[in-house]
Amino acid sequence: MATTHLAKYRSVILYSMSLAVLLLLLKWLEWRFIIVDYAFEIYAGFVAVIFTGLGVWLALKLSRPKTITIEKEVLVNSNEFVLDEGRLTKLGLSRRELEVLQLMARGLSNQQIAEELFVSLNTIKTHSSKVFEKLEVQRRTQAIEKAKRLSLIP
Amino acid sequence: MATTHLAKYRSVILYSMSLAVLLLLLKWLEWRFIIVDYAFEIYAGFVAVIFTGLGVWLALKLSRPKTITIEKEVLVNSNEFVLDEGRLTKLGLSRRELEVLQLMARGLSNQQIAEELFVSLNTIKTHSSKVFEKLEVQRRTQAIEKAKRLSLIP
DNA sequence: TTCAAAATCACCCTAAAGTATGACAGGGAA
DNA sequence: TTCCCTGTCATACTTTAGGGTGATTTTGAA
Repeated sequence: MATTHLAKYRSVILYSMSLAVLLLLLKWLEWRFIIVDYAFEIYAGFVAVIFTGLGVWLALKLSRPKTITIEKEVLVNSNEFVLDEGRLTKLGLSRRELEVLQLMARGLSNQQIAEELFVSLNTIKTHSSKVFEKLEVQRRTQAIEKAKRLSLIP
Repeated sequence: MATTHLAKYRSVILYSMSLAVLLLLLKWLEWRFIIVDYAFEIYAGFVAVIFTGLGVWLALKLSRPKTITIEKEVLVNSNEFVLDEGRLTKLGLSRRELEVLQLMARGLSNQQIAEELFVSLNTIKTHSSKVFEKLEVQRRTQAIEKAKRLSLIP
């Protein structure tokens, strides 16, 4: 960006100096009464050149920059767990089934889960079977792994 | 962007029409021998206006777009996992046992782990039993949970 | 109120997981 | 060389998990 600016300024300065030299040259020629007949055309040429430059300058100065948005991934440790409710309903997992899944992930056996939830072992078996069906897995370890991947459990 | 272009084109058209009208007007005036004395200045004005426009056009056409980069934060779970080797040796877990633990965490059954590692099912049972001993747990789900907590697996 | 989904429980059976014990080979350190 | 750890495998047994089926009760939405 800085180099670009410098280059632009250099161009402008060179441009101006060239014009100045040309102007002096013309003035000198005018003094010599040589090109008086062409004074009009030369003047017009000057005007053309100068105003072309003015136009360029105006355009560069006033044109709004064309913005390009670049999404840059910034790594952020987002450890806070947020349950993906959308996926939950999409899979058709009920509250109780999710509850069983969570306790599973904490390493509890079916018996322990049953005691934790004050229901029978058979009930937990039913729930876990449904969880496996809905998650399309065969084992509790797979269920845990998939549930973590799907943001159903932390 | 489209509207901007339309607006620009509209401006150009209006500009051109205005110039045309002005030109006709001047021609008419010239015909009337009124403004003959100012023909030079008017011509110069024309040139100035036209070449300003040319300059603007050139600049817009040829200038590279000024880009503005906008960094957008995208939350990424970048919890790059680093194995806690210290804890590993402290627990006395061998390489093979860790390997079995990792495959366990991916939801594989003992049979699948055995096939993955080209050893017998009994060998995996032995390994997993030792893992449970060293992690002081009773079940594989507990082992997975504890190993994750202890940064032994991702 | 009615009805479907959710939740509960039981029984039976198979598969998988886990425990206990013993054995053997290879590699590396004392 | 000896000895211990690791890795391997086997057998036998118990426990837990998982699948299938059927049944009853609760509950929430139409």
